[in-house]
Amino acid sequence: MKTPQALQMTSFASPQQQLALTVLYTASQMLNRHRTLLKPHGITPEQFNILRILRGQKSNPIALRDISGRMIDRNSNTSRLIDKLVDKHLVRREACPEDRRRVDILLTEKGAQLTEELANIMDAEMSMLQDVWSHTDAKKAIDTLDDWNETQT
Amino acid sequence: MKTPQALQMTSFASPQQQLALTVLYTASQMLNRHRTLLKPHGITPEQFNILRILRGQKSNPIALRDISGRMIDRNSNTSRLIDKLVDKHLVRREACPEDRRRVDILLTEKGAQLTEELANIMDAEMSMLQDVWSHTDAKKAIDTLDDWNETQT
DNA sequence: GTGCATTTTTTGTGTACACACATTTTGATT
DNA sequence: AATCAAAATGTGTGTACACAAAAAATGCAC
Repeated sequence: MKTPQALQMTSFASPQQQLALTVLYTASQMLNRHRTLLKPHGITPEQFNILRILRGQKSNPIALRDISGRMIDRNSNTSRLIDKLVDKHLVRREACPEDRRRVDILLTEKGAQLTEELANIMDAEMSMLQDVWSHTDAKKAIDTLDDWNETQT
Repeated sequence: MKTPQALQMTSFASPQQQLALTVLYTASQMLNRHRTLLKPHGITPEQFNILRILRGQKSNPIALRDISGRMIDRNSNTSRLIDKLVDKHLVRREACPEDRRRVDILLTEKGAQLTEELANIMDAEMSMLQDVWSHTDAKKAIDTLDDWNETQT
């Protein structure tokens, strides 16, 4: 079927409204998939999002407030999520030398290792998308969605 | 800026991977917006999703299992969400005459009224999208995303 | 009809996250 | 020095979700 049953009833809506619902639906499906993939490792997508950000830093320290800014869901309670990761010894906090109000967050050795492993799993999953999304279609869809993201604070 | 700060670090990824992250990001922003709009009325997006489905039924009774099937997130705990709505006297349960295992869910008068009001608010919000998403771009983006949704169970 | 598997819904239990408020610590401003 | 602002944390509450199990009703094989 072309349109998931969940969205059938909205066929009378404008394409814009349909797209909005499709985005919500697609993201929900993706998140469920990610949750399932990460679960055996005791990591939630929200937690992995932070690990992924730290991985991008390549062992450069990053302040907690900067992590918040880069998170997919900026309203998340970053401190709490970090707590969870500290409990698992995947990241550690460190006083920031320049501004002692801030706290730098760093991947531990164990954390770096796990993140690498999980990143491979997620990359494999994501690369599957190349079979269903063409290069140019993906780019166009990104542009479309970003146009709206720009209008948001 | 063209790309949100949250996704900056992923510029080395394939367009497909970028799109996946963009979808997750966009959906998160949308959901936050919806949550803010609905909050003054004491309704969560998850609860409104159910109200919206019931509204589409136009006072025809619908079984709980059918609601589950149409929800954006099918894994939701529908019974408990219904509980919340019953507590607020927005919906009521009714025994299904044909199959006494089933429970029909119906909007109350109060529920129908509130749903109409909320639907107007959400429609107004959604119609804003026409200013940023063109008709044809929206359609194309839907097709792209649906291509992947089809591959999911 | 009786027994048994299946469907549908509800409930118990535990986990994770969002949100709001207050508080602490440090830095900046005057 | 005093005050104000910023960053992070503590604490509590509400919500959503997963998993398991129970209860009730149905349908089917025999």
